[in-house]
Amino acid sequence: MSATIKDIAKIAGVSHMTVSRALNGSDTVTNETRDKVLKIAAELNYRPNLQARSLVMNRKYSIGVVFSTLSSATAPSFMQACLNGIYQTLAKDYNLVVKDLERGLEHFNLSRVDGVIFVSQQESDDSFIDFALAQGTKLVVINRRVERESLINVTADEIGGAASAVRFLIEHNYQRIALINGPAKIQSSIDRQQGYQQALLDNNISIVADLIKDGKFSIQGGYDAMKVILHESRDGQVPDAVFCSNDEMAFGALKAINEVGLKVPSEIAIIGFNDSDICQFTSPALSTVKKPIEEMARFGAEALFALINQEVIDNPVQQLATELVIRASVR
Amino acid sequence: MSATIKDIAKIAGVSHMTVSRALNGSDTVTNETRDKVLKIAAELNYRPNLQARSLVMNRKYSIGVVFSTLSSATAPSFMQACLNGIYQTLAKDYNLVVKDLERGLEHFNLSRVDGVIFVSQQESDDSFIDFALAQGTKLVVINRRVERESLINVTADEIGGAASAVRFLIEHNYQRIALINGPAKIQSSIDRQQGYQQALLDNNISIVADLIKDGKFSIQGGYDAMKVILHESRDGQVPDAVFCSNDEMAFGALKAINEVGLKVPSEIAIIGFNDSDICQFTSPALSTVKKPIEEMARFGAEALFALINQEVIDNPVQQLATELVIRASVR
DNA sequence: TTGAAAGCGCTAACAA
DNA sequence: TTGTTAGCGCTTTCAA
Repeated sequence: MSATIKDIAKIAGVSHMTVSRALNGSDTVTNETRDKVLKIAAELNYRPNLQARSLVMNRKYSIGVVFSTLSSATAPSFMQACLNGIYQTLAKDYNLVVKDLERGLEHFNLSRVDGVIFVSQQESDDSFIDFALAQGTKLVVINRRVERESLINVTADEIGGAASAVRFLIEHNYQRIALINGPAKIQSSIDRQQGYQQALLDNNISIVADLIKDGKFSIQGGYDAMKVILHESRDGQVPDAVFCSNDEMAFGALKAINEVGLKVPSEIAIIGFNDSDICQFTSPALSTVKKPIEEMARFGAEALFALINQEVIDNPVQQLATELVIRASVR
Repeated sequence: MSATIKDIAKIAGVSHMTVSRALNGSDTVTNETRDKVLKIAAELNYRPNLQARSLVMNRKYSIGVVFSTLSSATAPSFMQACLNGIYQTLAKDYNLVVKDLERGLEHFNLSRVDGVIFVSQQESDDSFIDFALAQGTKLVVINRRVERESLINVTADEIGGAASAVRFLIEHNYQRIALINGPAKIQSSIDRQQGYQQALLDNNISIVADLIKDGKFSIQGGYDAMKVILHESRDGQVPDAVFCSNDEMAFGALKAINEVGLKVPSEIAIIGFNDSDICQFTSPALSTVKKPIEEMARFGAEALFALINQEVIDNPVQQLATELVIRASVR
């Protein structure tokens, strides 16, 4: 067993309360006493028992980091960027407890954490949000736009980003623009499709249902979807551009395009979303919409910290800008 | 504040001990009492205060999941596979607390967890391992071979995997085989280089230092390293094959090869390591050594569970097999 | 400036 | 079968 304040007290010849005060930097302790206590604490390698403190203070020194799913449906690069952003901000003060919503929440005891940062990806997450809010959980939702009374919500401009990509294609004389989208239930899919459609409609281009496919947010899914698009349009017109709802799908689509011998970008252009590491290294390099994932996570974590510490939150609802990055995959 | 056993006791008209017993399934409680208690507990949405229980039982209901680094030096797909494998096994019983070693350990209070599963990547991790072991922490180390008295250690056969890849190249008449390796401090780099050298020596092929470059385990690094190799060997002989210590670097190297107009696999072959998602979708598809990352994590998590629960560990030291996967990037 | 007492929510040990 | 008491390690409150 590790040392307790009583052990220190015994050695120092003071009461355990004096030790507690010295350790917590109270100014009602003489310097002499404090020094003695701190020295003994260091010698014994004293570590406070946070569960005990927790019981008295009703603080948990942990925060929950909740994902819609931890499995492959969440892109690894996205997950890492989120975790990393949160870790940088909060790891000094809190244990970060990672959870997913997929395997039920019976085992997620919200009372074990001081707050939750929720990386939300789909509308069905709402039930968890409402549940957590009803319990009075300090909650910050990032990634997905959620409207609740005074809920802190940090997102990126998905609609605007998608629209800017498609608008760029239109302005560069691409006419027949396909969309390979993520799963319909994911909010990012919905938003990016909305941006896509808006850009088309703004330019009086009609929306063709056959040019919109589900690529499951995965490389394989993007590949499969592109295959279908190319196959279906064999006797009709092949699209001259594809906007993909993430970079992974764009990468898969690129493979499918290669396989049928079409040239990128001269015969078909392609744009992805997120600006993940692979973009600069596909052949040709992949144009994309840059999404500030790590920054989003960091802002969310900072807001949660402020919320827990009863500070004023300047911008409870933030939407970070996305940015079109043009590379060789469009002409 | 949420309900406590005393609240339930008051309503049920019994002592808080009876409530505790009923809730914990003791058989010294009449069915009638138990039912009454459980019903009230459900009505009050009772959740046990685990910090309080923790104080008495000296259990933490949390385990630490420690990475050498959470930042980009750890491949996202690797990190996700590890987390996911551990989560599947342990999330029902424990909160998973994610940590990295990079930003120091002052804030990692080992007494807050019942055990640690350490995804170790480099030799400098040893100091943490020894520190944790000295504290009596229940510890399982995965990914990197570590020899300590009765330490549980789950790894993959990195050396054998690398050797099998290089041996395959030699058997298929590749003569001049380069190595793009990860950072020198990472154990996987050391192991894979050892496998590479062993295969060469076994076949009486001398090791050429100029053909071994550091690709930093990243796409960019692999690209840069390949550039250097191709540039340096302009007037000499260009290698006819490259073995890369992970798939990301192989992906970057592929780009560099493309840029100088060399054909894969007719002019130069390439093999990666891990079998991550991208391999099937590069052009040409990337041969690789498959490493069972998620399985490794799961086995480690199971062993930690057994260790915490004082069960017998069948195989404290496991080395999982790796497997050569040949695709179009070699002829 | 320091100490004694009480209690956070829970379980172990013993008594009834 | 149930209840009483004590105590896990800490902080708050009040007294000295």
